Amino acid sequence: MDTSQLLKGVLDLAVLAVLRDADGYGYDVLRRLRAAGLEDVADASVYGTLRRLFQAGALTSYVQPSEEGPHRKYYGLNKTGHELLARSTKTWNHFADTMSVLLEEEAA
Amino acid sequence: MDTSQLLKGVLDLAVLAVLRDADGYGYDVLRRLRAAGLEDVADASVYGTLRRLFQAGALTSYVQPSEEGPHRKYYGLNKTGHELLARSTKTWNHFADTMSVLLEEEAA
DNA sequence: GGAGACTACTACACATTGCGGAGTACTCCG
DNA sequence: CGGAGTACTCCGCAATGTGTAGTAGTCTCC
Repeated sequence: MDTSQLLKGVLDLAVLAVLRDADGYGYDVLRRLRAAGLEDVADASVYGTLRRLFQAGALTSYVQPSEEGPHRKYYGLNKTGHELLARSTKTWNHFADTMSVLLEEEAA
Repeated sequence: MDTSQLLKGVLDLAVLAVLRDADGYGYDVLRRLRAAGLEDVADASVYGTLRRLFQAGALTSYVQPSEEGPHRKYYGLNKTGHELLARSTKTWNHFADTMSVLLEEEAA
């Protein structure tokens, strides 16, 4: 039901993942995440996560004006960000595998 | 690194899963989880989760004395617990699949 | 030109939940 | 008796996602 708790600690990873291919600004990252299936992500969570990752030194940031609305604050992965993404992905995969085994045991 | 955040919302599921096959008491559930690969789970988290699930009406509970130490508080799944387990498993699988796609995109 | 929708971001207070540490208490062994 | 292992409780903390409110820009439609 409540996917919000599942996101804990994983939103970082998801945000890094959608920024891997191309820089993006908050509102855009939000749309990418929702399009990817994370439909219940709240906007404040995304903005907060971007700020946190930036402060942690994983993202670059630059502001660009837009002609379709307010200015946009773009974020992109730097070296630290890529490393973090790689590490977090491994951690996640390991964790997901563990859960998988736990849940499937005795299912047969 | 820090798997503690990944556990958020998933520990409930993991606890339900290890109780699916047989009733268990806190200390035992802790060992089962660690044996299953969740080695960093803290004991307080498990006891807390058991209490929460019990209060939520998903578990039955009964105390049994032990000859190898203090009394043991056993917990077991009731109907609500089994339903919760089934529902949470589905939610988790869906979520894990979504993340999987997100992480593998462009990997090729 | 004003209302409303969509875009885009910030700030703050809050709820959930896992963790650490301290404390209690029982059994067994040396 | 002291220490280890077992078994549980309580309390306060920290991390993080959410809701709400607020600011502000563009565009459309009546």
